Order: sequence, then C-alpha cells, then structure tokens
Amino acid sequence: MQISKNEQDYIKSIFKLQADGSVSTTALSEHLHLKAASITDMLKKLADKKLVSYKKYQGVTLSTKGEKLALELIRKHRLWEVFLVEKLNYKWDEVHAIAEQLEHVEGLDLINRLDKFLGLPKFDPHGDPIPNEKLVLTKQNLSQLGKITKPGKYQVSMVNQDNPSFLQYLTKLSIKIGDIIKLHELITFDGSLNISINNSTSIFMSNTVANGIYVYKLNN
Amino acid sequence: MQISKNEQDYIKSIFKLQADGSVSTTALSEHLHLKAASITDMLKKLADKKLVSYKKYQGVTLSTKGEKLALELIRKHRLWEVFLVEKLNYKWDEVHAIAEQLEHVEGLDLINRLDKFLGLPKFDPHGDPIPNEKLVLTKQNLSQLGKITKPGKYQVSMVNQDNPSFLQYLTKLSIKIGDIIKLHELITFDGSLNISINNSTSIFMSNTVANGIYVYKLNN
DNA sequence: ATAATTTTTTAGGTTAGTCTAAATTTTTAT
DNA sequence: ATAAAAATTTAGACTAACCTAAAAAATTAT
Repeated sequence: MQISKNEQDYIKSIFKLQADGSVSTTALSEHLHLKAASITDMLKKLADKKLVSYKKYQGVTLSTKGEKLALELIRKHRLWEVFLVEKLNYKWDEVHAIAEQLEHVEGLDLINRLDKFLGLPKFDPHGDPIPNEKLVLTKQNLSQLGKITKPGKYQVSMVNQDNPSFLQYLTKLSIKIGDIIKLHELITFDGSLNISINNSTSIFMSNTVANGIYVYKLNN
Repeated sequence: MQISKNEQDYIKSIFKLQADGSVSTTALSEHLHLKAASITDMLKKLADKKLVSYKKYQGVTLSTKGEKLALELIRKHRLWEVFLVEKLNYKWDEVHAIAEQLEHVEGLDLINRLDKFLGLPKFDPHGDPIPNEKLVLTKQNLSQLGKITKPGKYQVSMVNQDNPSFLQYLTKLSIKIGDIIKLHELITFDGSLNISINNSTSIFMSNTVANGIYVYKLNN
C-alpha cells in the first residue's frame, strides 16, 4: 500500500502533537493550516489504512505502523538537514523547507546510504536526535533554559527549529549547539535571564528566547 | 506562477522528443504512458502558462520559458545522479528513479550548491553533459558505436541510460565511460562488431548493444 | 478524389484533497 | 441541569490530473 505525501504530512503532525494522549481535529487543523473538515476526511482515510486509530469526536492516535512511518520521516528529515548544513554549507535556519521536500524522496536504501555518507550522525543541526537505522529515537533529558530555577552551568543541546527568525537571532547572539551557558541571575519578575556564553561578557535574554533553548545541566 | 511536478514531467518529455520540429500528442502519450486525451488537456494548460506553443492538431513546441525549465530539470537530474553515484556509491543503473524525484526538489540556490559540492562536474554517470549554471548545454559530437563504418580506436563517451538492464549488461562487459574501444571488424550481415576494450581480449557485440554506446573517434 | 484509417480533440466521469455551510456532538458556563 | 459555546462531522462543491467513449480532423491508401 502506498502512502501519499499529504498522508505522510498528517502522520508527522500527529506524531509531533501526540505528546500525551490523542490529538484533536482542531490541533491538527492549526498545525497543518487546513480546515477542520479536511482533517476529518483525511483521518478516515488514515484509519482505513491502519495508520491511525480514530473514533469520531475522540481525536486520533498513531498505530504502531503509523508511528514507524513517522520515525522514518523524522529520520529522513533530520539526515537531509545534516547533509544540507554539513555538505552544502546552508545555515541552520535555511534547511527546514528543503528537508521537508527531501524527506519524501523514496529509494532503495537511500537514507541508510546517506546516513553512512554523513558518518552516522546522532543529532541534526538543531540538536534534535536522529532515529537510527532501527528507528530507535533516543531522547535526552533536557530542560528549557527559560524554565530553569537555579543559577549554574548548562550546555546548549537543542534549539527550537520551528521559527527561522528565532534561529537567526540565536546566530546573532552566536549561540550554537554545544556552547556552555553560565546562568548568573534569574529575573523573577519577567522570567528573563542574565547569562554568559562560553565565558564571554554576560548578556540579558528574554524568557521567550530562553524557552527555545534546551540545555543539559553540568556538574559545577 | 508555480509549475506542478506533473507539468514539469510534460516539459521534460517535450524537450526530449522535440529533436526536430514539433511533438505530437501520440508521441507524448507513449513517452509518458498516458492516454492521448490526457495529453491534450495538459497541453492546453501548458500553453496557458506560456511554457509551450500549441495549436490544435499541430503538435507542440517549447517556448523559451519552457526550454529554460527543461534545462533546469535536466541540470538537476544529472547533478543528483552524480551525487548518488559519487557520494552514495550507487551503480549507474540504479540512480534514474531516485534522481527523477530529487530533480523536483526546490530550494534557494540548492542546485548550485550541490554543483559546487560535487566539483562542478561536466557529465553525469552515463556521460550525458550537465547544463552549467547559465543553463548552457554543450553537446559533444558523438557517434553510435553501432553506426560506425570504419575499424579504428574510439572512446566510450556516453551510454543510453533509459534501460537499467542494458546498463547492467555493460557493467558485466566491464564497459565504462572513458574506456577505449578498438573496433576490429564489422559484420555487415547483422551489424555486429568485433571489439576489444582497453586492449583486453576481443569480444563480439550485437548491433543493438553497440547502438546504446556513443563514442568519440580517436586519431590513430 | 474519395474512402478508410489514424490521430487528435471533446464531452463527460473519477479520485485525492481541499473548501464552505449546515448539522451534530461535546464541552463549558451558569 | 440546562443553555450557550466550541469542536467536530456531514453534505455538497471545486480543482488537478487522469480516464473512456464518441466526434472531428488529418493523413493515407485506393
């Protein structure tokens, strides 16, 4: 059975939104920028193809098969992003739309060859983990910088990739994956932060920006 | 104005078939494996978009705009083929279907970056010339090995890429782009040839196979 | 030159994926 | 507990790209 590009996009969205429990028609409608009626239509088709489990008025969840497909797409998307950044010298804010197309390219063994060519990378340019050939996705235990309550040393491990201008702003601040952030002070009033990056002069950062940065706590 | 993947496929076919003069509905129908009625429909749309010039019952020719698009697609296709063979170690008979998909991927500057990454190759894995960044396609003056009338030394410069099993057969004969073929004898009866490749022991080759090999005459 | 054949177009229908508007179900607020 | 609001589904329509069958035009053969 073949699954269209559009169907694949639904599966990816459901995967992304299904953090806890089932995904509502409205949530999908907003995420895909389509009308709710269109979502209902498609969910029926996806259910017919056993990619999701769907009961009227009760939202949708991925089946095992649907989840496998989602992980394949995520693997493809992230590996192509690595290719675009590492090999074609794109910036991290430029690759999403292109990878969105490349992830739908099919070919015997293509993605595993690409994986090997890239040196079996574990993370994409934004720090998101790449599912391995067995589609195992290893999640790290990270915190949003904006939610942290104690001053200390943290390592930038992942950034929110949904907004190119956010990524451009991080570039302007010269914040990259792997950087060490020292959190000096928390302003409780508005959640903004006083930090320094890789031991350079300290800067202020809004809570909004800090929430797009995921960090790993270092032991000193 | 945006041009769909399907429209692009028509443009490529017209380019390929338009060797001399205009292309007939039937020729396109066979090349694209679609019914003639569908071709007529689409030609009207392509004419509306100024990609072709089309008059009822008189076949179709590409406009300047259509020709530019065709060359862009050929450039993309051939560069992706180089990528697949050079970087991902595919064989020359395995890349066509994947490149067919990759050629439709759009992205600012993508193909020029790929071109640079690959070292500005002049030919694809089958020896077809790659249009440069200005879309100039330099054609070589080659002959089909099966049409040659005089014994002598020739260089394999291009092979017919339409048939994977033909390419596999060439691989079995260990014939590659750049190889030197010595044509010892022509059998006029059936057009078959007695040749040797890179000075190894001589072999016979059918006229059919020889016609899929394009060669350049060497001076001795 | 006309009849037969082939090519091409037209007319009307199908499917995937979207839409709007209306109907229905669920949730929330009183 | 019921009314109002929100979410969801149904019904019917649209577009792109295909199809079949029939009509029309062009070509070929007698």
